[in-house]
Amino acid sequence: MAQRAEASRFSLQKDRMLRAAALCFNQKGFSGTSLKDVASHLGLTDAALYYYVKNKEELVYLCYLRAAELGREALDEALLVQGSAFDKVCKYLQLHSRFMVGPPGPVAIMSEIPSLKSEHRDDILSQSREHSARFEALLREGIAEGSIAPCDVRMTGNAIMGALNWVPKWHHGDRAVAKQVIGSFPDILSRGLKAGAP
Amino acid sequence: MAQRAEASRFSLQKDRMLRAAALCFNQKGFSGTSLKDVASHLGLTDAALYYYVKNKEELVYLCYLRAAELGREALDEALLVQGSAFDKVCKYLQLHSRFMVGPPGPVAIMSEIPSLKSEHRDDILSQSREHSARFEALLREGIAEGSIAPCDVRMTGNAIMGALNWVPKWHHGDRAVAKQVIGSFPDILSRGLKAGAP
DNA sequence: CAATAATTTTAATCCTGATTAAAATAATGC
DNA sequence: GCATTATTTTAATCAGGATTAAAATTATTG
Repeated sequence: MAQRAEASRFSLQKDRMLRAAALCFNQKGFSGTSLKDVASHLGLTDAALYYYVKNKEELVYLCYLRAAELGREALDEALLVQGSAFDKVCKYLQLHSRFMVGPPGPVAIMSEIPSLKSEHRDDILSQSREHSARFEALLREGIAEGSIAPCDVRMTGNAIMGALNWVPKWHHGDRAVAKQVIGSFPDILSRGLKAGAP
Repeated sequence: MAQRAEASRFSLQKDRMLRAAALCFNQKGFSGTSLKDVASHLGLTDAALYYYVKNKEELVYLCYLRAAELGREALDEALLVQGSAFDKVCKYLQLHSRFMVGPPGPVAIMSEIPSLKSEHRDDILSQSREHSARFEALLREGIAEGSIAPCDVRMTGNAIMGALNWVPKWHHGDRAVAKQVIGSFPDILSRGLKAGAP
């Protein structure tokens, strides 16, 4: 809670390592990627990674921290938008989908929670819940002010997060597709929230 | 291609096994779940599973076949709905979200593609593409007839599939939540497609 | 019940991959 | 260039987990 938002303060090599790790984890999952996989992306030996990280689990954990940080920043920035809650949601969707498609793809694995050891899992889950809560609050605000159609905010949040988190499963770095995502997702996901005619 | 839609013709035990496997795979991923994990759900030894299946990979493959089958059936049934393409999409969303939340949760893992061996992967990807194509065609039809707002059908399909496929990541069997999902997802996801005011 | 088929277990084997310690190499400050 | 620190590699250990073959158990059938 104290030194949050500093997950990105790493050496260049460590940064590259986290990116490589995130890439692998996205593709093959936690257990599915070996340290050798990650290392080969960097032209290193698997053992070399232990210079930067205590063990494999810490690697995912750091990826998660980064992902959480990015999500937070996106929401922070979106909340600064002048306009309705609906407009803010749109901005958030735009920012979020942007960093889900990289490149250079930052961190986006959001499906390896069970791989974290309980301490780290609790941390990540708590950050995740906090983020969801903030997003849901924004939705509620929009509903109250009439810019967003009434809905189950919890489910809506889950649906939207799901669509976004799923992106790395099918997007594999193609620039053109990345543009499509950024261009379409905000519309697709938000249009469903907009009260009244488009 | 020939004996499709028969993936569900299995012995009771084999059926239970596939369900248990799907459950585990959803929670821990392919590499993350050991055959012992799956077996213990059935009160069996890991080695016993080899009576039903050639190897671990075949286990995921069968899960995928089942998932593909269910998706196909949902779309088939949705297409029978009398009404606009929009109405059909709604029906599909309802059916799809219903089987994503079980119980007894059938098969829903859609994130272990890389674990399949190339032959099986090609098969599943081809079925998946075929399914997407059918869904996108439905969207196009709706756009043409005016019941669905113009959009990038490919991206829209991906977004919707993502939201649905992500469900098992956060839904862990709670009945009440399952109802919420079924009650909300169709609305959330389709409202974004509906042309004109709600 | 006897015989055969179906199902499951025991007891190896074998390999992959995480992790560690010690040694080697590169980089940097002086 | 020398000493120290940073980085990476080699080589070894070690456990978990997939897979297999043979044996044991259970069910079915005539």
